[in-house]
Amino acid sequence: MVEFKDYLVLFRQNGYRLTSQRTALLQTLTDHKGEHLSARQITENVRSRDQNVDTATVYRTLELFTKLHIVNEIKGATGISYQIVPVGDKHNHIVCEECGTTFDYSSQYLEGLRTMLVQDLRFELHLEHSTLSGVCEQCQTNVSLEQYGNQRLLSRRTHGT
Amino acid sequence: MVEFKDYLVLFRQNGYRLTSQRTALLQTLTDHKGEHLSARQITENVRSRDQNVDTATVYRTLELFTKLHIVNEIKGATGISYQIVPVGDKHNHIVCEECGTTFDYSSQYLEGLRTMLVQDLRFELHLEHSTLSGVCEQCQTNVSLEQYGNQRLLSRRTHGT
DNA sequence: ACAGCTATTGCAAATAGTCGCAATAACAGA
DNA sequence: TCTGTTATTGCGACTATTTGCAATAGCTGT
Repeated sequence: MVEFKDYLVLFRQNGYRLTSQRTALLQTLTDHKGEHLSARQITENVRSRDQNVDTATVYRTLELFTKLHIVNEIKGATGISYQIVPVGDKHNHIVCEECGTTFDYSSQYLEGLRTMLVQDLRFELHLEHSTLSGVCEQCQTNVSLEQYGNQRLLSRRTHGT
Repeated sequence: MVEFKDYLVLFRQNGYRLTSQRTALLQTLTDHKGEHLSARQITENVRSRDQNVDTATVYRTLELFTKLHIVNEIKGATGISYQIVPVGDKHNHIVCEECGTTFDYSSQYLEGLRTMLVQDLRFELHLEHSTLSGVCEQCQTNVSLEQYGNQRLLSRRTHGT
């Protein structure tokens, strides 16, 4: 279990300061562990704890937390969302281009890719912080019929099948 | 070599129309093959061909092209940029979290991951359209000294080493 | 506990990106 | 070529995100 104390240490080590705003944000994120929160939702929740926290602060803090790998920035069909990096069992996100659903998968799938990139390109992958995309099983059937398209554009494609 | 004719066919097949705006955008993108253009740069360039093209149209078109896999949306340190999908030798992007430099690597590195995801999760990966992130060789040395940080935050970390 | 240094914040203004809708213009069919 | 259908556009308004800067407040050292 990660404690706030741990974050304090993490911040201090790097010359960052633990402010009330950052604490409120950390609190909000841990309270919604596993959920995907939008910047707006986060702002609202943070404000319920600490009145006038500015949106600029929220964005800047979210950016910092992302850099420090405290949160994951997830790009789904509804836009960008955030969630606190889960401790223990690591999982990654993959979003379906068709239906927009976000799926999780175990980090172990990435070991091979990670190893190759380090060996050949000396590039240290941080894939847990990227959201991959593709087409889920459910949608593959539709795609084979329709070839292209997605939720939003679907309604415009009234002919062509 | 991909011709505009090919795009015309692609559009028609799916009920989309080839408008002058889309043509201008396609032209802009092909003229800057291999480069990473921001939405602003694209808008400016498109306008030099076709006067008042609205930003909304540019964004909508870019979104459509991304869905159709005509362009790649690349998330780098400077923000989101676009480039036309290269024909032939496929390559993917990986951006260094530290220095923001974008690197290319061959698609063949992804075959393993792709195969596993299809087998186990029935998920069809479209990794060419995602930008991965990590730390490049150059920056790994610095990171080992500094632990965390990036370009933008660097200046603020005056002590703590 | 106090003082100094400077990271961080809030504010205000700027920029970026999105959305609804009426007008326009591709395209298919006659 | 002309006509009808409807995908697409531009516009205006709106929401989201970013940025510069002066004021504030953590943290370190005394």
